[in-house]
Amino acid sequence: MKSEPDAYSIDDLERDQVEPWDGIRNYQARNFMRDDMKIGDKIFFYHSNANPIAIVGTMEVASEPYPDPTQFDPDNKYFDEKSSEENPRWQLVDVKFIQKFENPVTREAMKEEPELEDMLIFKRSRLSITPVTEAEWKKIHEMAGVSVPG
DNA sequence: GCCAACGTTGGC
DNA sequence: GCCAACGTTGGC
Repeated sequence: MKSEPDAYSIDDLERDQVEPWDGIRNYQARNFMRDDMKIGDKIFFYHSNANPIAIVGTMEVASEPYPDPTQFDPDNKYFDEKSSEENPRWQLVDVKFIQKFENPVTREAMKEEPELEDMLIFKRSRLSITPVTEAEWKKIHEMAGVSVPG
């Protein structure tokens, strides 16, 4: 899952521990949260529009999907006038901090690994949530120099 | 239902 | 800051 660190970083999540992943306004990304995520599923935290651009740690799904409250708040930048409490358009999950990598795995380094060349993050440039395979999960932990949790 | 115009994301 | 990619909107 991508986030711009200026908006919300891995350090923010370490401080908050659990956070609703709000503001997703792309149907495909929403569908991943709504349909494919289960409590306990593991997630990479990716810093986009950052220096360096990198996977900076991990987190896990900490709730069932539920309506993103920001869509109902007219003062919120993510307000959606076409959505309603009766028929909410946007769903999210809570995420829970697992760890921050001491050595973030940069996009640059990931691009150099043939094992990672099929990652959707390289193929779907503007999608902020993309699935990751078990092999990619392990490889990136290896590159970060940490053991795979669990 | 097509598609041009427009807006946003995000790497570079 | 530029701009490619691409999702969304709205006129027809």
